[in-house]
Order: sequence, then C-alpha cells, then structure tokens
Amino acid sequence: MSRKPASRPPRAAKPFGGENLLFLTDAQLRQGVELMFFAYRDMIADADRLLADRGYGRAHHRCLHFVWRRPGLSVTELLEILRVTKQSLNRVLRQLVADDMIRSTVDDVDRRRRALVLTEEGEALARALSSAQNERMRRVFREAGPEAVQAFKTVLAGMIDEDRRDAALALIEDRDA
Amino acid sequence: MSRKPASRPPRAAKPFGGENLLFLTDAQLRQGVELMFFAYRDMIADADRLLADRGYGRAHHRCLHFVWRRPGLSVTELLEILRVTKQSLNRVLRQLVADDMIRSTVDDVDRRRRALVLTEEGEALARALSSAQNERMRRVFREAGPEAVQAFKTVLAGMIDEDRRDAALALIEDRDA
DNA sequence: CTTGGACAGTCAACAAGGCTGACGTAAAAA
DNA sequence: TTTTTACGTCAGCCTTGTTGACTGTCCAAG
Repeated sequence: MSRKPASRPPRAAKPFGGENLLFLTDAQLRQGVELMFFAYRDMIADADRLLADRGYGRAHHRCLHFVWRRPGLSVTELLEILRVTKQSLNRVLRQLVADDMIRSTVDDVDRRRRALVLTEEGEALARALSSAQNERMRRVFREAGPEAVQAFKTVLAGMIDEDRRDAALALIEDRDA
Repeated sequence: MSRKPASRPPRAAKPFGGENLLFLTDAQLRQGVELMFFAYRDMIADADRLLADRGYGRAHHRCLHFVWRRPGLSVTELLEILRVTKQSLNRVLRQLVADDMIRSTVDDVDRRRRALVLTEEGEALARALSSAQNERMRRVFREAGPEAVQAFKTVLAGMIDEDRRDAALALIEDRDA
C-alpha cells in the first residue's frame, strides 16, 4: 500500500525508472497495470472497426479467432478457452453459423458434440481481423527488437493464471509453422 | 497473410522462437495478440472479484482508479481518459457519488466544472483494488527482472495510439513519488 | 435391458454497460 | 447579447455477460 514511504533514494531520469532494484514499487506495478489498460484498448480498436462494419462485436471476433486456430474444436473446448458461459457463447455462435461463417457438424464418435470449423468466408474474415491487429504489432515489435519482444511475451505469459498457463501457452503455439 | 510460406528455415526449440530476425512472422505477431488477451483477462479477474462483492463492475473500477490517481480532475478530463460517452460515464459516476465513494464539488475558478475526488471510503476501495492487481504484477515482475520489465513497458507503450501516447504516458507518470 | 446420472448443447429472460440523440441549465467567452 | 462550453439527464437501442430450465446423447449400474 506504501504511500509516500518515509525516505526514498533519488530517482534517475530514465524512462519507467529502470534502475536496478527499484522496479517493484507500488507505483511501478501500477504503471504496468495502466499500460496494459491503454495498450489493450488501442490494440483491440483496429479489429473493432472491421467488426462494426459487419455488425459483429468482440465476442464474434474471439469466437472466429479460436475456431480459426483450432479447426474442429468442440463447443465445450471453446468455452474453456474463452471462459464465458455456454449460453453467452451460444448466442454468438448461432449468429455466425446462420451467417455461414462457421460450420457446426455433429461429431461422429460422440454425437452430443459439435465440431466447429470456419467456412471460406469465415476464414477470410478471421484473416482480415488478424491482419488488422498484426499491423500494429509488427511496427511495435520491429521498433522494440527481438530481445524486448521476448521479454514482453515472458512477462505476459507470467500474468496468466498458473493453473491454466500451460494450456494457454500450448494453445497459442505455432502449430502449422 | 503468409500461410505456410513455400520455404522456411528450421525452428529453434527456444520459447517463443526467439532467434534473431524471425520474430516478425504473422505467427509471432498473433502470439503477441493472444498473450495480451489471456494476460489482460486474468489480470483483471483479481479486481473483478473484489468489485462483485460490492455490486460494482469494471466501469466503476476505472472511474475510481483515475479519480484516485488524478484527484480533482473534471468530468471532461475523465471522459477523455476513459474514452466513453458522458452518458455512459455519468451513470456510473452518479452511483459512486450516491454511495459516497466520490465527491463532486463545483470548481472554484470555472464554476461549470466539477472537481472529482475520492472520499476516504472511495480511496480505501481504490487502494484495495490496486493491491489486488499489484500482487500478481509484483510476482511476475520479480520473476522477470528489471530489464524484462523495462522491455515489457516499452512494448506496451508502443501499442498505444501515437496521437495520444504522450498524454497516456504523462498520465501514468509517478507524480507523488 | 433398462434406467438414472452426467455431459453437450439450446432457448428464454434479465442485467451491466456500451452507444446515439435530444434537451436543459449554468457559466464563460466572444 | 449571443455563442460556446461543461455538465447532467431522459429515452431507447445493442452487445454480451449472467442464471434457470430444457432437450438430446452417452454410459454404466442395477
């Protein structure tokens, strides 16, 4: 909670106060949180514009994205990735199926399950959305350089809840590369 | 859009494929986007639990947070930080004032403006929310080390829209440190 | 072989919190 | 004086989260 600790060493003029051993103050941690807020919002905004044209929202985006990356996954699997209720997901999924973006077929071995895949149109949209975000990412990554990108990813990975970190990291692994 | 480029060099087994000059592929950029999604969601979740106890949501959190960091700011200034409509903000603000979390007083020099400040109760909640998130941040920052944290912040800052990056960075600057 | 429980998915209804548009008031600026 | 700015508010809409109740499928214990 530290509010104005009694005595503090002088601050260097470096950006983000990067001098050793002073990077764990409440103020520094709060900066991290706030940066996440601003960066996430602006990152998302690029795709939002594309989605608005079609009358879709972020829920549609997330859905399209993960079906794109994991073709054939079931509704329950998608539920676990997105961490929303199945009722909430179902509404969006129904729309996307009706719009012929996603094809939902009954699983052969377990007929309770549905296998979700993108149609051509769905894949085109998923790629367009990804591109919109990649543009921003690419500029930032290039400016920051490979070591900074590596550190960036390591810190983000550390922020994921420990009990599902491995699952999340496995999910984003580069499978078709 | 590169999908399976015709020829590709073999991948190293490093985490996140960190070998030089291969960190700008679409797959790498997509990983960055996905990590932001998972990390942001889990980071937010800590505070969400505290908020739910009081019947508040993220909108209240953001509002409390920035009034805490910028005591005395006006409604218009808060509007510009949060980038929502005044109707949307006003709904939340009205609640927080009614609950005696935020005090809204007429500005002395320009009596059209309201100066927003937290009450003691409001500040206690703002601190509790901040602490909840700092706990996670602290662990991650400590594990990653100062250089990684510096890189993390640099990349996030780069993701903010250029035309408001300076304003955002000024806002998160450590003012009372 | 039947039946009861667990699991996958769907439908209905509600709440939070975004949005737009229109309007009113008070104070400052021109 | 007129116009602009800052703020508040009403009404209504949309997306996306929630819970509750329901159907269909599978499997295992009786």
